[in-house]
Amino acid sequence: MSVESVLIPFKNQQHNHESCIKSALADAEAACSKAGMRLTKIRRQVFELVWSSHAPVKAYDILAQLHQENPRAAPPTVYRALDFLLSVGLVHRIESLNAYIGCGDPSQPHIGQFLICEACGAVAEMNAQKITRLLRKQAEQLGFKTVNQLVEIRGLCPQCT
Amino acid sequence: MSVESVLIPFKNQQHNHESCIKSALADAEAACSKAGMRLTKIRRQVFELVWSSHAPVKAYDILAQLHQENPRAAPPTVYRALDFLLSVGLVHRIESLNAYIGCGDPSQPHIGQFLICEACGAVAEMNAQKITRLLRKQAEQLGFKTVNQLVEIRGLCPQCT
DNA sequence: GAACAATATGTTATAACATAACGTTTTTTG
DNA sequence: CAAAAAACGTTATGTTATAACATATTGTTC
Ligand SMILES: [Zn+2]
Ligand SMILES: [Zn+2]
Ligand SMILES: [Zn+2]
Ligand SMILES: [Zn+2]
Repeated sequence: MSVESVLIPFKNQQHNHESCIKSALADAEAACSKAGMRLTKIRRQVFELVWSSHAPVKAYDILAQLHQENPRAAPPTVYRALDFLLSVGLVHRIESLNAYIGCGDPSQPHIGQFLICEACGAVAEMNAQKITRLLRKQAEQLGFKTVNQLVEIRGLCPQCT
Repeated sequence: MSVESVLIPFKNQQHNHESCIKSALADAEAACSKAGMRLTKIRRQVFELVWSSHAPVKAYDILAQLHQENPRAAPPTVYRALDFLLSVGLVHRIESLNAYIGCGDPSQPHIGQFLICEACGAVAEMNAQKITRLLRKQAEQLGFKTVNQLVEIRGLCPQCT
């Protein structure tokens, strides 16, 4: 697997996560600006909360955090912001967890393949063309035209093995 | 892809679905008997409702149907039956739809890879070792130990293309 | 900068999906 | 049959997500 296909590797606990967040925010500004979309205060807050760790975050947990700064926030507040971030490709939804995680490379919209640690909750993101192509090819052999793909792999990350 | 890896192909509308159900029921009896588990009346009813088509079925839809024969059914009635059927490997859960579908080959427990038609809702099931192995291998290269895999491919089935 | 349109957010309510907890019935086993 | 285990009934509640409509903010045109 080429290194390019790893969008977010598993990080050690000591890594400087502030710099992850800072870099993600810069990417988000760039992506929104490029798309002519507005990264409003609420959207930015939700984005930062999604990026608060490398584990997926749940909508109602985001809401609880958001309440600290914005007592008027309600479920639609969060879901609208998440829908926006999803549409711009800044976050991904982990279907098997009903949770959301920051995208490792919003510069190129993609679907992503996720490795989910069942012990610590950490998630790594890949975008391996080899997988994408094989899935598409296998589907084709059944006469199926692929629109998009969902790949979520559960197991144990390097730290937890 | 070997034909063996296709557990449920896309069927045409004219196929005899009664025979699908009949065959699935026979498989279910066999699987339960082999596992020393009981396919009770409720479990069988839920199983038949899951098999009512080749599209995934939602828990509360099952509940509504079940009510016709069993007015006392409540959400736990359905979820218990589904949990049982999942544990025995008779049905699969489609995570991206919060819905359930009959397994194409309960004789060998497996996870399955699903092709979901966005037009008609039909689902085909594969169990392609090639995919399973590639995903495992790619994960391994990130130091990740795979426990299980979720693959759901969205697109258009042969009839809807 | 006033008028208007478009976008974003507030607000209330409810829909949709799932489980906890505990009591009763049915089945199995000794 | 008695005891234990499994399945089911029942009530309540937890969790996830959206509908519908009001208000506020931002961008555009004149
Ligand atoms: Zn980090
Ligand atoms: Zn881990
Ligand atoms: Zn059929
Ligand atoms: Zn179709």
